[in-house]
Amino acid sequence: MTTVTDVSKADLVHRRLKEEIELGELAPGTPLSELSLVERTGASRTPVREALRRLAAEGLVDLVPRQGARVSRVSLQSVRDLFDFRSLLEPAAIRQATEAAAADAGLRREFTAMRTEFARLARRAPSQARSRAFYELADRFDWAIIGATRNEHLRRTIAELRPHTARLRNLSHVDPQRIEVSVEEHLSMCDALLAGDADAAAEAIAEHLTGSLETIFRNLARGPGDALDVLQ
Amino acid sequence: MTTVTDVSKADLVHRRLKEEIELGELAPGTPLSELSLVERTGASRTPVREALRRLAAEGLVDLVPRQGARVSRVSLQSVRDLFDFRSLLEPAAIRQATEAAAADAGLRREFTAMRTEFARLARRAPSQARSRAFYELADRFDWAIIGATRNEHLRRTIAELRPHTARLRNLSHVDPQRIEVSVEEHLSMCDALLAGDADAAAEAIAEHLTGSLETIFRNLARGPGDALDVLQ
DNA sequence: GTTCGCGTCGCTGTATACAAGCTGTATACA
DNA sequence: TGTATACAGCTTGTATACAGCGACGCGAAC
Repeated sequence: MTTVTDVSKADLVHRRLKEEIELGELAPGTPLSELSLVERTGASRTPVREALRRLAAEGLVDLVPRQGARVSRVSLQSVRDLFDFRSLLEPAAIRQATEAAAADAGLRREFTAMRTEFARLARRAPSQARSRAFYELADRFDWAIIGATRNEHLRRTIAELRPHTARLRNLSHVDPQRIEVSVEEHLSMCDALLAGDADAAAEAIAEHLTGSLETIFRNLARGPGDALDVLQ
Repeated sequence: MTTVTDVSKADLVHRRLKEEIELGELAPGTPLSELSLVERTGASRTPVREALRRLAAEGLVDLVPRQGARVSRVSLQSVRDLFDFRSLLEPAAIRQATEAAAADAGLRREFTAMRTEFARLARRAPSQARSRAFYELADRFDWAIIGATRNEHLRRTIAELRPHTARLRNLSHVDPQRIEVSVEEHLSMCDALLAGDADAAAEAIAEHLTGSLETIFRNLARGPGDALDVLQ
């Protein structure tokens, strides 16, 4: 979605707010008045306004006419909806990526390299640094899938869902155990994709999504007064 | 998507342009400079700008930074992408609608009424008026499905695709023969949905989409210099 | 005749002033 | 004490002025 040609102030403000929401620095429900953002960003109201409208279109901000904007809230239902929807889209996307890889040696090399990194990660001892490395790698994997998705609509829609997923990860504390499993799941995805087996790849990503959702739900249920007490 | 509470000028301009693009009154590629729209709509640049940005987010307008906006072009690939994507989403949506109808007598009544109208339509002789009546009814059917779709993301995404589909219909002249088949397909969808058979409903809508795509492609290939000579 | 450079014009990007609506509080009255 | 109403302060919605980039055309040089 966000191309490299971000230059206008509206783009800058948009990107900055998107990042802050994604990282959980701006908690769900935080009011975002245009004037306060003018102060914080140094831009004038026009680009701030445009950035807010864009975020609203992406579902990261709730906009109430003549009343103001707030960082969008996260409900159990919204989490379920998000993962159900991803479970519909992402198997189709990885299918397309599998076919694309079968016909493109460069793409195969890219996925092979990532597979190697996942395997190396699997052998490292759990640590903060390793977790961060995993997330960074998993992100690159996701973007590679998105990039290899032929269908324009599918590609854009999945890309638009990513900030929501990332936010959930940053709002809920993912337990280290889940990472072990997730690494394995990514290895399965790589293997299936590189083997040209679209069905297996789709199956693997579906499992991965199911597992992720379960973990998130477990962690939401846990910690009372945690980051996600903002649930409705 | 477009709620009834459209009141701001930005909403008005947005809705008006969306309609004109949908109806094909604004042909693909038509330049839309902000100033010309200020003249045409009577609003000032700010709401016009906002409307253009929204249309760009919906894919109805192509926006080139520091250069201007044009009504988005339609390519064979974009048509294929649109229908492939719909074929992924809409079977899932009608599945949800089928389940919703099974649990909601009011919804069942609504679909039963539409089924009756489709059946009546099937018995009428072909005419312009009948075609218009069919499209109007098919639209209502689509919206009923969208309304009965539980998943928020799925619902919004499908709704956002509708203007694209409608535009295709209005840019290419659909032959009357296709309508005969399409009425039957809608009857199948109604039947499956009312019978609570989600698989059959999904199958029926998939067939409907395949048939629609084929017709559009046939008609695009035909008429040289027709509405869709704007293809890239 | 062709190509390169420069200037003008029009457009978008931005800032800001003004208008209008909503919320919440304080006060007056029953 | 409870309720209703008016007002104050904030918010967003809109208009418009200004700045700066880009496209296009004209002219000059090769």
